[in-house]
Amino acid sequence: MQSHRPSLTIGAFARVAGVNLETIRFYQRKGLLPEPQRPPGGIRRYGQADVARLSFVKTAQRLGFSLDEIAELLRLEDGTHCAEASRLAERKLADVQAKLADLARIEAVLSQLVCACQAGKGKVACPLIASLQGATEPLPLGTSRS
Amino acid sequence: MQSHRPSLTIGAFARVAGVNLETIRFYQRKGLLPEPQRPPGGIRRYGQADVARLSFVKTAQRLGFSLDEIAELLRLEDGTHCAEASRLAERKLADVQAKLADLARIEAVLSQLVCACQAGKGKVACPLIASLQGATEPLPLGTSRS
DNA sequence: CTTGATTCCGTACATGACTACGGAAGTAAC
DNA sequence: GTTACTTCCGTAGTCATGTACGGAATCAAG
Ligand SMILES: [Zn+2]
Ligand SMILES: [Zn+2]
Ligand SMILES: [Zn+2]
Ligand SMILES: [Zn+2]
Repeated sequence: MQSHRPSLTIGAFARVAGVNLETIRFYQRKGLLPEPQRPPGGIRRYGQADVARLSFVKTAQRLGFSLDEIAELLRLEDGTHCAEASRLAERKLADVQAKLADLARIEAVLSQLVCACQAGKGKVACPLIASLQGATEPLPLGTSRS
Repeated sequence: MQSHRPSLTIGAFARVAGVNLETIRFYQRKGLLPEPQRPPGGIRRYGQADVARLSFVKTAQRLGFSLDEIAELLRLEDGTHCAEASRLAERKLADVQAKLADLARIEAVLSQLVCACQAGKGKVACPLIASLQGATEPLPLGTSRS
């Protein structure tokens, strides 16, 4: 199933994945990436699975998950706790949906601001700034911490 | 125009604005809030304008602007740099839209996983886990850097 | 082999956004 | 005017997320 067995050094791994080498070691310490066994006195090798896992981490991170949350997601991988895995995934799904809603609202506000700003070419003041200023109880955004 | 002139102590200001008192002093150091003059040997007072400005900061922050970017926005406050303000907001809007797209895709993936997990009650392995594990090029997400 | 790049490992530094601490001095209640 | 709460001010600590550094060990070329 695995197209090629572990063959990358840590440096090559980092280049392939497009991250700093130290980031990989940092993620290993955090438990986000496994430290492959090394032939005693030798050098560790990384493979396709590691690249995929790191890519998952970076993807989830861009979506606003913290490293701790990503670790939690990755702990589903042990496969022995279907019920727990399901609960976790459902919770994450709810998170994601909340974030989606927040972002949608933010998007609406921002694009409105951009429009107002561009529309107001002749006016004295910038409507974008004005909108942000006039907002005392301003933007009906959710409370989810990203 | 100002309903009440500077009358809040820094503590009251913090309570009214719903932030930690130290946050106000921190923002003052960062130049996000002005330090009002104080009657020599006396105590500074804050008013409606300060509350509004702080609310601007917090609002912009929730829209995804960094404190430095917010400082930049505040520097455009004179309203004579509409184009620059617009550029900033447009960049944020693009960020947000990229995140939205990514989140929508991960939402699909996650809910699919939850479904598979719940459907597979009788099976040996958890399909949710299997999906995560089998994902070599797992989630076709964008490349937006937040 | 010698040379030069990599890896390994631990520790230290960096950044963004706060938050807390300590001690002097102002203010308010009694 | 004593007591208790704030303010003021500087400095320092926290947390998340990395990055960098220094020195030993290992690997790959010539
Ligand atoms: Zn369990
Ligand atoms: Zn404008
Ligand atoms: Zn300008
Ligand atoms: Zn399952």
